[in-house]
Amino acid sequence: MAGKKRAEMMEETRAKLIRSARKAFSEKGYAAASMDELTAEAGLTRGALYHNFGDKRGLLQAVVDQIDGEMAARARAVGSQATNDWEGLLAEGIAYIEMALEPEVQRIVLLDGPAVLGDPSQWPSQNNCLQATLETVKGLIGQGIVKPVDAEAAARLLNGAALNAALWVAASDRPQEVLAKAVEAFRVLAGGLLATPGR
Amino acid sequence: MAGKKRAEMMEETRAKLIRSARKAFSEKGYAAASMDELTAEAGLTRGALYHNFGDKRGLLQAVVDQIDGEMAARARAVGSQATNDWEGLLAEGIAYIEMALEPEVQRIVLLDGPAVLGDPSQWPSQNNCLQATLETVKGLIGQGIVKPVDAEAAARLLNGAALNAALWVAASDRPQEVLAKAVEAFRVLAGGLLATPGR
DNA sequence: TCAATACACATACGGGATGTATGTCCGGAG
DNA sequence: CTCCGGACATACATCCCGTATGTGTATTGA
Repeated sequence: MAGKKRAEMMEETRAKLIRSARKAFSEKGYAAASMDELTAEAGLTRGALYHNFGDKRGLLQAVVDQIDGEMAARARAVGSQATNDWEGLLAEGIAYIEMALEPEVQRIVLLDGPAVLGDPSQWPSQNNCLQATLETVKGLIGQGIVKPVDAEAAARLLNGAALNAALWVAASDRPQEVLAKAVEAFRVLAGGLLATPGR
Repeated sequence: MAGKKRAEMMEETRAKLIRSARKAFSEKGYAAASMDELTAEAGLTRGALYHNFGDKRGLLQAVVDQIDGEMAARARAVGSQATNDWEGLLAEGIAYIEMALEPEVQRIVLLDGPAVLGDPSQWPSQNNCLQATLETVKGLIGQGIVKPVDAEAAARLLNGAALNAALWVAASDRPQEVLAKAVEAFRVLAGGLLATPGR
């Protein structure tokens, strides 16, 4: 029974560790999360951890990659449902703002991630979120809908604005009201990129 | 000689510790900076540190407050030299981008600060930088130059965009070129706030 | 002037966490 | 059946933070 191949077992171990890590990192923060508790909750020991991920940073990297991938997928899904590409870009940005309200995203990807792993743009995961925005912006510039600015610069500024808005919303007392303000301001600001300001 | 009062001496030790901390934190990062080395370089021991700042976080807080204050002062100075308020706002944003190129600002205020102390908007120092931008935006809205959006939302998005641009520039291989692109994109994006898009 | 007190800082200690070195058990190859 | 490699567990060495305790000096009061 348990007809699992060796590789499958290992993959399962990695998954269990990452799952525990997501929980511990988001609840206690990276620095305060103990590797002993972490692994114990996954039914393992630190041995498995250092064997699979090298060190504590390696584990964080794996966790960040996973969450980052999920975020990008969700953003693309939201953006592709919009009526046109411009609305799609706005929808992506707003989706980021909303995603950043989740403790896992906020604590792990936005706060601890950059502090421990360095600037996100250098991450091996290549910052999927940014990539998604970048593609959209490029398309819009090609269509002449967005002014011919540097696509990467525009994408980064948009993501930065969304990200900061999210932190603001998350820390606020009345997230609903603040979220509305943030989204409205984001639409207005992003409008600066439009070639024909009226719309 | 050494006609220093007790309070003056204490202020001096605080200054020495903060100076060493700025150096250590910016070079090694908050987590990797050892309190023993830190204090030793200042010619003191951890005793002085815990007496003056309570704990390691307290020291970081003091360092962040100091840098934050310097940043705000510089931003205001730059903004006040502009020909009009709108150009002042742009100048402030660009000044932030440039300041974030300095390792001290980047590592301490932008990366470790938020991770250790939490969201900047909750800091006792009240994020002087944001405050400066906020005042400028309010003024511009009052003059009808900027669309009547929520001032705080606009200020936060602008700061976020600038901040992210700075991280991008700092991590790049050719900071000069990238800086130019970032500044250009910032101008375009910020233009979205203008009531009369033509300028 | 002198004694007592308060305070700024130094030193000593305990708890906990990371990373590494070593051990163990199991699956697969020959 | 034997042997070997890999996945994981266990034990250890090291480091560092925070606290408790000690010490010397400056200030206060008589």
